Amino acid sequence: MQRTTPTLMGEHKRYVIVARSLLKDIQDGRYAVGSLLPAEGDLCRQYAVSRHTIREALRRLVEMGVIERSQGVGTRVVARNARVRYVQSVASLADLTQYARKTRLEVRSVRDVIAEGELTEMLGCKDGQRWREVSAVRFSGTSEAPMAVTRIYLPAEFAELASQVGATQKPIHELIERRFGETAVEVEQAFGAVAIVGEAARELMVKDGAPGMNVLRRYIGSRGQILEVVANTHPAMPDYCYTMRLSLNRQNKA
Amino acid sequence: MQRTTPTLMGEHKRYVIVARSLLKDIQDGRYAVGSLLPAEGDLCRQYAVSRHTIREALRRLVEMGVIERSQGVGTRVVARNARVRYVQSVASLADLTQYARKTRLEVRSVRDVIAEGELTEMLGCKDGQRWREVSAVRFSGTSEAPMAVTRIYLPAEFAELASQVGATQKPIHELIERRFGETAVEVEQAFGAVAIVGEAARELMVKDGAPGMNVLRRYIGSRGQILEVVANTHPAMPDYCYTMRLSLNRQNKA
DNA sequence: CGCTATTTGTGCGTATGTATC
DNA sequence: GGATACATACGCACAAATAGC
Repeated sequence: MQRTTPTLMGEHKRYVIVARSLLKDIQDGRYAVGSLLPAEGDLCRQYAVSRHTIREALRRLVEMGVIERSQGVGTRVVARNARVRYVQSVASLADLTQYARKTRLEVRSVRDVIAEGELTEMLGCKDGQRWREVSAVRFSGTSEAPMAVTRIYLPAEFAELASQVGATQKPIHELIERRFGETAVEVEQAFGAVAIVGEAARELMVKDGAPGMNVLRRYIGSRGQILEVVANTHPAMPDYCYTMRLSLNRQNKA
Repeated sequence: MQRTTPTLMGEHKRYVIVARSLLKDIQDGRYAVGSLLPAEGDLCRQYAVSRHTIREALRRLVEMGVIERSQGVGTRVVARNARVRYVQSVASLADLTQYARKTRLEVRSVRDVIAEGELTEMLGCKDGQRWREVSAVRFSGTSEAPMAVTRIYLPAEFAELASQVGATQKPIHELIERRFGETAVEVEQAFGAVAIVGEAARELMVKDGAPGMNVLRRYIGSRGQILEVVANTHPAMPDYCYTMRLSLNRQNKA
């Protein structure tokens, strides 16, 4: 292709033209989701550009989540449109808890339990599985006011870590990663309202039946196994409020 | 090639070696945050590789959020560590509400209010600002049980949309986008426990003072202005439970 | 203001490595 | 083994943005 018309070509970058064209073809269904795009070499001839330019265009589409590429196979269409527009990000799992660094955890009891019924459902495991349950209360460092009652469930193979709870500021899943090399690749969080009753009400210094918020977190390992489950109960707003921010992900323009 | 061991040992790719080396230099402070990295040409000589290889390495670091590059200027260090490892994604803002398609909203009252005191704080605006407040109850389509009481706050310039609430299945922020061209680029969500009292308790058919969960959502436009604020109050679990999933963002290994 | 030097961005050609079928 | 496809890597040239004189 002639490269002697800089003023004309300066308007549009070639890889952008190619990317736009391919994206349009995908959106219009000329390349079906699940099918393979032509090989790089074919696209070079088709658009009369170098392989480098084709690869730059395809790279854009990969970043948009429209295609996936694998060596020895080809370029597969995986979506008609650019993916996810809104994302929430946290730099580390510790941010999930949103606790200031200066909080302390006082352990109340440690015991072994066998999952059944409601507990099975909460932990998301099978009936009969063994867990070590640590009950604790979290205090704000600055005041004596308790901010949450906590129950931590560890599967039997990590049970020994229960003794570390409260002894270190580090979250348990970090200990699991360090000690057993299992990293949480996914975390499920659930929020819901509950009445605070019994022991929990005494610990949180609220009257029996006062409104509270439950935050349940399941840490899931690379093979889908549950590494840890934490259940927190917090007293009513404005004492405790969990906030998150979602941002528009502008990744644009193909 | 033997596949018995994961490809951990080799990693002879040159751009990976360069990326790792540069990242280490950044983390060790040899390249300070805010400073410029050597130009591509210098790095070529330094590592005795082609410019292509250097650019591939730098591309990795850009994706990790460690450096930023600009034409005519250079490559600037912007962080010592890779950014965000865990992300939650939602495909559209409608997913936030997690309501099944088959719910309906019954409007109870519409009135204009002037923000002051507690309301100012909740809306995140200045005292004296005018809002239109729509009070409503959301019902599950399948049963007659109410699932939440809702208050929607619209700034004065969008007030006319209040009449659309309940008349359409579309979320209000979509109407704002269509009608006024203002897109929500950010959403803040806050969760907290409250006692359900008075009118809300009657509507939700729970007894006065029963535990509930408040979900407050602020939709924020491109110029930072608030487009809409929605406050939902839900009865206790398991009737309502807000769940989210965070996934590990595997993109490093530099 | 224009000019120049510098730096990254775009684009082409070619060759070889490596995963998959 | 062979064919095919993407991945890595070298080289070169020119465009576009920026900063400083």
